[in-house]
Amino acid sequence: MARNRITIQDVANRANVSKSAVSLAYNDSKKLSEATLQNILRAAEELGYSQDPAARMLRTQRTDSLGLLLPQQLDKVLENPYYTQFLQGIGQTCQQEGLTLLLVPPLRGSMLKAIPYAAVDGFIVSGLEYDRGEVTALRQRGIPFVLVDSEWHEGVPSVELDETEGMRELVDYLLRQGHRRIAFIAIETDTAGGYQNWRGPVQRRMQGATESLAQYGLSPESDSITIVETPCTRLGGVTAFRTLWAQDERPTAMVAFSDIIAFGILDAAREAGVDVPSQLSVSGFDDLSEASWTMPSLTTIRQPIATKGRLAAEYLVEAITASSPPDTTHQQRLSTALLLRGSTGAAPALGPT
Amino acid sequence: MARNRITIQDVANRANVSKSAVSLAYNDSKKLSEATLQNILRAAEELGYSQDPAARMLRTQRTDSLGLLLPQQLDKVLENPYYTQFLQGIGQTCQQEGLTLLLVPPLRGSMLKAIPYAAVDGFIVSGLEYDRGEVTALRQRGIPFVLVDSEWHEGVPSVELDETEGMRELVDYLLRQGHRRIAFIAIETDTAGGYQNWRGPVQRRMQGATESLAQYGLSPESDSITIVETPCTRLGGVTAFRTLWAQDERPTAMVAFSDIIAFGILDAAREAGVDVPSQLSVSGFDDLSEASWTMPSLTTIRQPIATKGRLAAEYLVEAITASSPPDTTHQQRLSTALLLRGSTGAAPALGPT
DNA sequence: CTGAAAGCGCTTACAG
DNA sequence: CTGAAAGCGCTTACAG
Repeated sequence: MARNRITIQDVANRANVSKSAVSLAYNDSKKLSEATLQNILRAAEELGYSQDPAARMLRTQRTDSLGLLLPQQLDKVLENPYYTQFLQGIGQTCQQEGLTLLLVPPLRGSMLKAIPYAAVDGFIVSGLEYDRGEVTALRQRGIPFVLVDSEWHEGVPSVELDETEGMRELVDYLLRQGHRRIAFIAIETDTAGGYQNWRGPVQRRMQGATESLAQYGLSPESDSITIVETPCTRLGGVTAFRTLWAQDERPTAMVAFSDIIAFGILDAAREAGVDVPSQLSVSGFDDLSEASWTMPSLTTIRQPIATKGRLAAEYLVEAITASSPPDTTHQQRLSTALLLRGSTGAAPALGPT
Repeated sequence: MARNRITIQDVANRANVSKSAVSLAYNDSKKLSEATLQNILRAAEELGYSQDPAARMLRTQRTDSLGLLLPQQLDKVLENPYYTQFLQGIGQTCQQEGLTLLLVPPLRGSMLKAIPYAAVDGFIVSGLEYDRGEVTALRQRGIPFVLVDSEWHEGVPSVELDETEGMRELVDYLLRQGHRRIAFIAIETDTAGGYQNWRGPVQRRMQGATESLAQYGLSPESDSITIVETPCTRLGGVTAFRTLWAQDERPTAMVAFSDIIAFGILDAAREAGVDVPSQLSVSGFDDLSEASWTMPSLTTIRQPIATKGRLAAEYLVEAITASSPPDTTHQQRLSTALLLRGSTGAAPALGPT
């Protein structure tokens, strides 16, 4: 298993041709006579020659692979089925274009540090909630990139979601159902200073909620409204439920910013003997497939996860292929849809409206 | 977004130092005086310099990434939650070692073609049921690799599973429960000529079944035993159920070679109004987390999926780091466990034994 | 149809 | 502590 030391030169020598001819045999064999080609291939075979991808990349300035820059460790990220679907979408494009996909988790805890080392033609940046220099580093890297589920940046390509609108619809519905004590369970980011300092998806989701609350004379600051942050995992949902249920004023509705969190809330509610939705309404965000099987099934805001991945990758491919920078920044916006299912209903004290 | 043309030479010029000094600044900054270092970093910053990963790889003969060679398109592969868990396991090791993970699906339909192009330090090869030259190509590539869920090869490192044993236990149990009309629903490979020509995991699983059947004077050739092949998807399970249920002699037990297939069988059985397990026993293989939530919960053979990924990656890292080829071929064998749950029971005609 | 030459951008001994 | 030189292995014009 020792490193292969056979180079194109060795093959050329053995076949009595130039290095160029050997290169042609692999990259543009039509330009060679059949005899020469066979001769070269035989020599390569006998020697056990294999091209060096790094040398090829350096020379061609092409890696034929896309990078997915991730906000967390690989195993953490994959705990959320969200990423499986997202990867599927990216995978469709990669397949079509014959590209490989490099998964790039933070290096020594930092997304920033991972950026210079990845041999890719472009990056899909996922979950960059809060820019700490990553965008600058990406620009400096000099290859195209697309932001997904990230803070919005002027002039930076991205795939966006109509999440504000989706959240507004959901909260509208809950308010109409008589809910006033509402808890928002947001995805934990390491922003300090509470929800006013949020950015990216959580900010936009809270924004929708805020707009909706305002119509009923409420705000995130109101006594009846609670905001908590929790890790984006099932366990995060369990924890959040327990915290909230231990309060004096229990909420009648819990609005989770992610399905996986909502699943955890459902688990913890069942364990605590709390009936959903008669005692507590619970909603999620994403519409993972599991959301329709839970007991009760989960009210949620659907987003086209795989499509998001596919579009991000398609844009990247476009930008990589383009000879010059596109004159117009690509900022796609995808719509969401409110799905009312079994986990939400009228607020306990009021009965159905 | 034009390609970055600033090289280490430009930075060196601007900082009035040699290229070596600039390289040192990034790779071994202790060897530089504080003043020089700052000087270089400032110049790099001003110029917007970014290292070229390909050049670095070529020079160092290191990519710091692992390749996962996949048997199918990325989006197909990720349809099976099996791979999510497997990736998590690999991810743990990558994280620990500061490695990235390159997903390498077949190139133009061929695993073989993808092998020479991936810039990786080693390959984890998944689901190479039937070798068509891949092993030779991998050897030729001159970098370490580990086979997982693949045909066994003399002298080739692999992570194996005690699947024969697991299957034997399962079929024993079914036979004791009075089942005689048993259908085996295998994962489709493109081997011609029926089960005798199978290799790799399906062969080993069928082997266990065969051994067990023999004790009751049965064999895969017996009239009461059916073998079908189906794609390893939920839909594959649905199709298999329908085919089998349309036969004159319906089986009383369906033994799927994968949980995801078993889920499809359960779906189709419910749809057909067939009660599991009173009319039909169904079993899977894998123990995906969903297996304990299905209705009824699924009897299956547990395998340590994430562990398999982690070990494969660990071995690879070892082999990459080792100065010389390991004197002993690494062929790990992991055990399986039969989990009896709600989807299996006594054969209909006989009642409980 | 084939070959000689240049160069992709970096790191690593080596010399000072 | 710093610099000049060599070379990693390939592809791409260019000339013939």
